Formats: sequence, C-alpha cells, structure tokens
Amino acid sequence: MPELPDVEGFRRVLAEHAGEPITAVRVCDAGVLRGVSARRLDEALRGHRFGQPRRHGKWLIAPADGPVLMLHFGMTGSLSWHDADEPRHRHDRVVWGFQDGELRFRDMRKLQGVRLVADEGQAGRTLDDLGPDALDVSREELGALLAGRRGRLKSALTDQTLIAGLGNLLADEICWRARVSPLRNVPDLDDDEVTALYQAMRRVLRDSVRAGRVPPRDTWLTGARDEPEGACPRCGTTLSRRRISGRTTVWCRTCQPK
DNA sequence: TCACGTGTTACCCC
DNA sequence: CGGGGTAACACGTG
Repeated sequence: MPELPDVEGFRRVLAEHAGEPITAVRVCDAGVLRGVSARRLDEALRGHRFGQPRRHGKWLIAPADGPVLMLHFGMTGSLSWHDADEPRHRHDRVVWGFQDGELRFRDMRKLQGVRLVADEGQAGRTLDDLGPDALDVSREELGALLAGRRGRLKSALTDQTLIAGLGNLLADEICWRARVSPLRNVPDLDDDEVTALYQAMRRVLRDSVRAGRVPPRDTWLTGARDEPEGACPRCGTTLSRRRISGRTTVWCRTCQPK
C-alpha cells in the first residue's frame, strides 16, 4: 500500500499519540530493524515521548526527545493504533506501548523497516538523496525538475531522488488523469502537458491523502487496473499494460496516445 | 509450481 | 554520470 497518502495516514495515527509517554517497546520480529538492535530501540525510546511526526516522501519521521525514529513501509507496511488486549496480528513486527493502547508496525514482506538515528542531523542525512516532497512541489518547480531529465515520464515520476512520495499506482493515476502516456520521453513534453501533469498530481494527491490511500474508485484508473481485461473508466478502451523498470505500468492507449 | 505485487538497492550494460 | 534492465529481499495469493 504505502505511497505518500498511506504514509500521511500513518503520520496522523502517530500524531494522535505524540506527547504520551512510551511505556514499552516490543520487537516481535527483529528482521525489520535496520541498523538498530532491539535493545537499543527499547533503551532509546522507553520513557520518551514522540514529538510531532513529519513525513517526507514515503518516510515517516518521529522525533522522540533526542533520538529520531524513522519508518519506511515498503510495499506492505502499516502503522495502526490498538487496544493492548487486542490479539496481535501475525505480521506485527514492532509495538510501542502507551498508557491507553499501542502503536503497531505491521509488515508482511519486511522489505523496509524501522530505523533509529541519534539526532536530527542524522535523520537529515538519511533523507539526503530524496527530492522534494510531492506535496511541496510547485508548477514551476516541477518544470525545473523535469528540465534536463531524459528517459520516460513514468520513470521520472517514480524516481524518489527527483520527487519524493509517488509510487507505482500514483504515477500511473497521475498520467492517466493528465491524459499523457507514461511512455512519453520527458524532453518531448510541452508546457501544457507539464501543467496537466501538475494539476493531475495535485488532485490525485489531495483526494488520496484524504482517503489515506489511492482510492480504488471505479472512476479512477486504480479501480480498474487489476482486472485482467480492465477497461478505461473514461472511454472504455481495454487498458494497456507493460513493465517499465520492473513495475507494471497501466495506461489507456486512447486517452493517452504515445 | 510459477508468476506477481502500492518499494528500494546493488550491479551490469550502453 | 544518467538511464535502462534485472535480481534480490520476504511472504502471501491466485
């Protein structure tokens, strides 16, 4: 699931419990810990409180009165609040206990995980290679980012070092809404197309952040892309699909001509 | 059994 | 160096 909108939802969950003392840290599966031991995670966080968490791209950053917790959810991670007596899920990997309940980092595939850095300086270094967060990009900045970029539009949109936060679903959704083929070469895009892409990005992000996910509505590409013979929600053309840089890309060859 | 998946990184090639 | 492609990581599903 996790692209920018999902992580923004997880940020909200954590934000609701900022300021409450962390009473316990339980590592159920150390396989998600990145560069930190279970012991160190516990020592650094127990008795501390999370400050206001923030998000950059697909990263959730939670300062904890000194150390900084950094979560990345890979393809299957999530963060949710539960009563302490609610049975744990099989894929709950790390749990932070509070007075009234607990936060659970759940992740089936363990492709990414939980980091802890000593301070904000190190947090900044961890995020150093990321481009600006997609929600912070202006029309002018998008144009500047794409200027001088070679290769396909799809690759550019999902390149976290260019723009942070857009994943496979969002990138396809944005191209579809903008009526621009994801196969187009970036240098060939004209100003109107970049403007259309920018407006599509804003609208898709706004609605997705509101939903906490890319909503699988039947008026969106995402609602049709997983069906074997999925049809374009706008014109009914059978959707095209093809792998680009290892990810399945879906588009409508009628609405988004090459 | 095999292919596939909303992510990232290492590695090879041009 | 910039891009393209693939494999690997881990695990569940069709």
